[in-house]
Amino acid sequence: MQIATWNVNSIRQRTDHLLRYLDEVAPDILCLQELKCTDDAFPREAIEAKGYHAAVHGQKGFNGVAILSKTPIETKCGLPGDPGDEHARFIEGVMDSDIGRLRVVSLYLPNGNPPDTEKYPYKLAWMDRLIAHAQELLRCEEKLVLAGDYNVIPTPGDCFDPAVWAGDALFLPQTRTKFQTLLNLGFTNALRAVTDQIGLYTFWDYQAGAWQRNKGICIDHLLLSPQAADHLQEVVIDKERRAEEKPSDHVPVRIRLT
DNA sequence: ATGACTTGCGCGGCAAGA
Repeated sequence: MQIATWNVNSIRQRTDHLLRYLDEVAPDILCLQELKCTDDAFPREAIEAKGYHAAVHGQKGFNGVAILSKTPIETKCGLPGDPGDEHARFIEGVMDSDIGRLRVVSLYLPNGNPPDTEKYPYKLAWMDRLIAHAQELLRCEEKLVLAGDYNVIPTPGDCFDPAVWAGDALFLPQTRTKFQTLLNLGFTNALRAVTDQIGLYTFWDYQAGAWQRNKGICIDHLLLSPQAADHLQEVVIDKERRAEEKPSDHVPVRIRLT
């Protein structure tokens, strides 16, 4: 079975892209980020017509995450740890699959730029909450997948030029250390379990011909609990989606579990 | 080069993204 994650940068602008992807790749589960719409405006009918259930945590204008699944989803919205946080950046679902019951999270970690504003402490605090919640989830010893746009460049090999990103919230030492702390709880970064190749990217900026020059970064990740990692067969970055008309600036990342 | 796009909001240019 396949699980994919995709920051679509507005679900309403990308509905046709999404439906093509469901037709052509047909992942069993698809985690979406940056819906940029309320639950009411989510294109639920078109997605259900393709044979998917949809769990949606939307927000007007910004953020917004969802989980699509061929099997029914039991859903919880929101990352624990701060009742005052109203950003729609986290949704957690449980569903059946051909390898058994799964718990899947679709997350959109805060960008954090510029780092000298309140945005960066918010990012770090969000990461602390994610670490705390992930630690709780690991105790269940389930097949668990934390998928999404982490807004973290884990290593220098995950961007085209580390010097360009040196002072950026996506690459600052504190950011990378917290991401490593999350991994150290016992997660497997799916991509890094199958390859040590550098220069594999999931995002290319719209500006300055970043796609044409292959000036990308790898910030969309799937983290697997030990029970899920035992089933990992393959990781694919669906890079060709970046060459479509009016694409998202992110491409899907997809794992196969057998 | 304080740039370059794209989107939402809402109808005038910002804010946000990464």
